Amino acid sequence: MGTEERKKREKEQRRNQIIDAAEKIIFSKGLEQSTMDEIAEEAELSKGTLYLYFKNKNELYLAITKRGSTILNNQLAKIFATSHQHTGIELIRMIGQLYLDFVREHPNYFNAFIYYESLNNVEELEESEFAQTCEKHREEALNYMIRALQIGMQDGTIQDNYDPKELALVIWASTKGITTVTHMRSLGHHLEMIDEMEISVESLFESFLNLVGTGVATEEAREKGLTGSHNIETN
Amino acid sequence: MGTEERKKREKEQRRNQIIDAAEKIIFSKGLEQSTMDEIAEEAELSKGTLYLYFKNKNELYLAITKRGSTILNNQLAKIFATSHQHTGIELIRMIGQLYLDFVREHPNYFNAFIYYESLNNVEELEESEFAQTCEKHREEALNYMIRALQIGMQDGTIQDNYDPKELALVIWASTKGITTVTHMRSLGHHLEMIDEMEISVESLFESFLNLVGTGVATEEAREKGLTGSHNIETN
DNA sequence: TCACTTTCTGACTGACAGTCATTTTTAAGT
DNA sequence: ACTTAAAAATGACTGTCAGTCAGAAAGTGA
Repeated sequence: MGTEERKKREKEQRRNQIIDAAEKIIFSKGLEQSTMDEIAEEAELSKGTLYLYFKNKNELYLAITKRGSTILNNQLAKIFATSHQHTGIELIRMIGQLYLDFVREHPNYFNAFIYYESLNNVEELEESEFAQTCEKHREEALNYMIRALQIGMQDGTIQDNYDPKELALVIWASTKGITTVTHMRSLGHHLEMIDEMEISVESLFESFLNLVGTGVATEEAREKGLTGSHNIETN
Repeated sequence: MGTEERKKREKEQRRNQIIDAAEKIIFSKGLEQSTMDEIAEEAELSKGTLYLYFKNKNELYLAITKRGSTILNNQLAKIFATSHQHTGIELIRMIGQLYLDFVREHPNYFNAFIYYESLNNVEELEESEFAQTCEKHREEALNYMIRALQIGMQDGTIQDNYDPKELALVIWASTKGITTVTHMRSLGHHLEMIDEMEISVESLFESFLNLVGTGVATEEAREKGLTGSHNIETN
């Protein structure tokens, strides 16, 4: 009989029901301000039950983080499903744009990412299946970046005198830096100086893509204007 | 009589004594694992006294963060004290190198920076004099970056078709992204995949500087090899 | 209906951030 | 030296909350 299977499915549903509740509470008032009692109430369960499904509060938040990273990676996969239609340098641009769109559409998940990265209790992370998945996704994302660069080196839109792995890491890290600034800004979080500068996120990111574009693009790709819509004239 | 002044000085000393103790405890076991009682004991004071000098635990950690950001900005200032000896593109490189050196020498302060950026309780931050100073330092750092770019646009080593403010923000954010990855890696924190790639921090950062260098440098500066020691040959 | 397992409950515990009435120390006047 | 008022420091106490666990409830299968 399929009882076993049904039970597994139900267990998974409960888990999701708890994560749903946790998101509602934590996204509205922040991790520190949210109590397990509140989350339990929102989930229409008792606090004890939460601990049957998640080892502790951090683990529950990691489950949320995993959700976010799954969304992001699915979108990355979509880009690469049509990778044959694009040049390498275009793919790099598209990945960058994806991160920007993600931080705008899912600021709360992005917050979770930042929190995740601030954790430095390595053992705890290694024990968590959610953290493991997040890590796997990160690796995957980096691999997509590497592939885009390799494609670009093949099609001649990206200089081939870089080590693609190394360059991927550099671009990925820079993209995250830019995305983080964008995010912090949208939070109203400090950095009001940026507002005073009257720089829009769009043009900021455009500059970044151009910078990366001209930095890695071949002369040829640069001349053809493939590196960005606001292409830089090489003098 | 100078009693007033002496008292002020003593008060400042107490404050520093507490921050010293807090650093010892928090740097060794992390913010969450550290209790105010422990810190009080280390400082040879009672817990209550800690609260006479710092509103709460977060505020105390912000004081530590401020220390770190002061160190960083002093070093930035040093670079600019001799700015007339360097071209704009060189200054950009030096700033990047400074961040890398900082994260290596002061990983604990850098941790504090990451934590600081993960806070999203804006009101609390605005009330804290320490957070205010950190914010001021950030603005200063960005201004140094802008100046470096302006110098480079003057001396012809940096393309002048970018908005220096915007570009500064982009490079600054990217630098922080790279630095953060470097830091996380040195923590043993996830990202073991980087180890597997056998990419050294040096070459990683070198790539970044080259990327930024070639992205913003003028053709002329690129040819003269001013953008980096491992200069990229333009085909 | 019974016996057994799985799931759930919520009162309880321990830990810790933050408070405050009280004590101790310091500074200045007489 | 004595008094007094202000400033600094104390640590026992409180409230909150993460996490536990003995027992209740629900589900399963014979």
